[in-house]
Amino acid sequence: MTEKTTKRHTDPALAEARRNQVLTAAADCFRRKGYHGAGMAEISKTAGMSAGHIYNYFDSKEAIIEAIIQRDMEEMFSVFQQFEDQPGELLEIMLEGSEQGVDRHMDREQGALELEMLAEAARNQKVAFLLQQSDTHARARMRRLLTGERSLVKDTTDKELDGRINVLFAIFGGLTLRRTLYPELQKDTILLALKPVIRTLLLPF
Amino acid sequence: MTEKTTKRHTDPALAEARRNQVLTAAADCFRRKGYHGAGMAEISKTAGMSAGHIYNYFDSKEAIIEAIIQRDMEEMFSVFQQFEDQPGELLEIMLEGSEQGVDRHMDREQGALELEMLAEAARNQKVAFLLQQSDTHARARMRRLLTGERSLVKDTTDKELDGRINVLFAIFGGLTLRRTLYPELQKDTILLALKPVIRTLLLPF
Amino acid sequence: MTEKTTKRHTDPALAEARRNQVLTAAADCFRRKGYHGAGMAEISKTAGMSAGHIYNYFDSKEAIIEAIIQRDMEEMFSVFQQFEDQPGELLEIMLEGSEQGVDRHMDREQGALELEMLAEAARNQKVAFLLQQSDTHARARMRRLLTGERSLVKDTTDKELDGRINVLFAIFGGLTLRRTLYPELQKDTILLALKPVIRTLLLPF
Amino acid sequence: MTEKTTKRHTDPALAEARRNQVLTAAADCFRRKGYHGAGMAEISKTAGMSAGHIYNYFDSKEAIIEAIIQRDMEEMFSVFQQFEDQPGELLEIMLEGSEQGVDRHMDREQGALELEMLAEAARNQKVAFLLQQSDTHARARMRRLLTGERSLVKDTTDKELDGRINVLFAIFGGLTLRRTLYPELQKDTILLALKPVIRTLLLPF
DNA sequence: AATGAATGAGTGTTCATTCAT
DNA sequence: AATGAATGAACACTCATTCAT
Repeated sequence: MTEKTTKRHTDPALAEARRNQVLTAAADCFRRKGYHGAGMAEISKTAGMSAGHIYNYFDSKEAIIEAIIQRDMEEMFSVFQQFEDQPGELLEIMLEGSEQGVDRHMDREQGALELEMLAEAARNQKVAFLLQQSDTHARARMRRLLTGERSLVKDTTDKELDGRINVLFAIFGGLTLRRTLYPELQKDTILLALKPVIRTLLLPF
Repeated sequence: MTEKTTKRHTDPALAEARRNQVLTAAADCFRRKGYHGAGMAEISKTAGMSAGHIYNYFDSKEAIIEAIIQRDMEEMFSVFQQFEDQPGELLEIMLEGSEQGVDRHMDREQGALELEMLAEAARNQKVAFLLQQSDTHARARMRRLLTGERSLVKDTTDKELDGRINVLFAIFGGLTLRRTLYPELQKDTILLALKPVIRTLLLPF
Repeated sequence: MTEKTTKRHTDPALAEARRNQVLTAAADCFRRKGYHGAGMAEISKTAGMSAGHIYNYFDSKEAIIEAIIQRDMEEMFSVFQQFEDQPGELLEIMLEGSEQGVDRHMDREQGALELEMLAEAARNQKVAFLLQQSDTHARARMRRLLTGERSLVKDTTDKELDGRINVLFAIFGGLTLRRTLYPELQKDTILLALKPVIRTLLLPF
Repeated sequence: MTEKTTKRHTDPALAEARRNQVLTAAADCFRRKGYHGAGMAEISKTAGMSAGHIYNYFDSKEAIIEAIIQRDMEEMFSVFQQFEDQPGELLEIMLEGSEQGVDRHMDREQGALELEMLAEAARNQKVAFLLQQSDTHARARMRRLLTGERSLVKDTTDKELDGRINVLFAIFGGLTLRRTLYPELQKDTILLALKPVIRTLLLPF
């Protein structure tokens, strides 16, 4: 107990810190260069450790992107938690929340990484599975919101509900693409048309 | 039968045919393996010509994907042309057309290629520029439709119009992602919620 | 038909020549540095071609050593053929042949390579299988010689025959090791004791 | 006798125990995976100590195999001692001892390690020297047996004696190879032909 | 026009070894 | 004495690209 932490042999907190160090660095590199474009050399330099050492924390480059996905998944859950914790009518909450939703999906950096992962999913089964799993969770959470007390569409059929959720998700996912295809696009421009659409999706047709 | 040899010196029609042969083969390979996953060897085999020979038509692998984008751009224009050529109220036409729009964007194969190109745009300036150019054209065409005689929203502000167009484009782009994230999703499920949304976007708020 | 050979596209003779070029170079490197000690870089430099190009002829480094084994196997057969083609009593022929047999097995270079392959067999199933296959062939040929007309032990039991063959093979194999363990050992010193032993093995006990 | 500097606290008995711990573990790993195939990580795990700590006892991986050889050398001497201690005619003793000799040399595990060391000798001077030293000792011991009172060939020339010894050693060394090349080979099959050969080698020609 | 032999820079990964603790 | 975090040079292998024919 030299310092505040007992540094005696094999500190799991250090290991976790190093893992995150790698994940953050890798995410950064993947954003900039793409999964295939970013080499372990660059990742290791960004992470501030040798390439070889990374393999003490991850079995392969593939394992790194998989860990990134899982980390992102957990972040996503906290967003849903916000909606669930907030009181009031769901439509109002989501209209207000749409602003930060647009923010998040139009962030170039974040979007680039998500695109990379989606593209990788097309040729990497494990990545595809993880992303789908994440999406399934997200849809389940959203469904819970839409069938809850505070929802105005809680009585629609399952199928219609699924349609509403998927169109909603498509929009936000699609915003990620808009940023790439139309970088000058402003957030408030989107919101002008997005809010009426959200209203449509959260009210009976 | 002359067969393969009209041998003597450059036939520009043949050259164009060969170029297309390569583009079709490459698009196919990119779809299946991704831009980085597909090698020139595989592309050349699919195209039925030697790898070396491809370099007589394209300067690099990069030039191939650029050419694919340009070719796709032209295809896209024909879709808009359909809407312009069809008589009647725009809202009705687009509601009817939404079905094939969903079809097109939920086609896995086509989607995979588009994703590849978008991901590549994040790290390849030229690709980004071409895709943006293509998108700019598409938005211009759409704007023409929405400000035309037959439109019900022809009097909205430019900014609101831009919002409407971009949300609409975001949805269709987003459908491509849905297919990857939720492969079981059915077209009619989407249409259930998509049509009301399109109505919202094509009518005054 | 510009020269003596039609050099038009894809000459299988050239390919075969290149393959042998690689095999010879690799055998040389393996001898000097061992299978694991010799890198593809060194092999390629020895073979006079780029490392990458070697992979047009062999799937892997492992495939190279496998091909070397098979090539050696064929050489071995020709040795047996000599004995079969030669007229006279087998005992006399083999006593005379023992000299070149000692030569071959006491050649340091050749021995080093064989040792490498045997050591590799301990950890590489495929290599082990090929060597065993080769040995099985060799024993079969030897058995044919020993049960032939010209043999003086053609009436012994199968088991005893197997014993004789294996002790004989053990001796020659063992000579390879002697060279490593006792480099000053002279061929004629060995022959002094080897000939009586061969006589023992080729005559009824 | 400690080559390393006796540092603070050093218990030389413990150090020796640790050294042997490493040697036993390493020998085991080399047998199973080969010298190059066995990593320091695996050896350290088998030895029950950290990889880094091994370097307190051995300068390098190479030093480990060298120490193994020296340890084996000492074991070998005890075998010769058995022959020397046993009363009776040498021929009879060795015929009887041949059985356990075959046993020892046809033991796969032991053989694999010996092969590893021999193969390593081809590229590692120090290993070669140690093995040759060991072999020289062994030949000297054997020579003493063969020129002793109880021998039936005590009057042959030095050269012939050398030939007899080397052929004998070649056979037993060669048996190690037989096991790799012909795993189904049985001990008694070998003995059928081996005993007459030994008789030949221990009697005047 | 067309080939495919040939290149070489680059890849992810491994592993003996060092060193702060 | 003992650890294991950390390194860095090496490895087998891939692939877009060039070029003699």
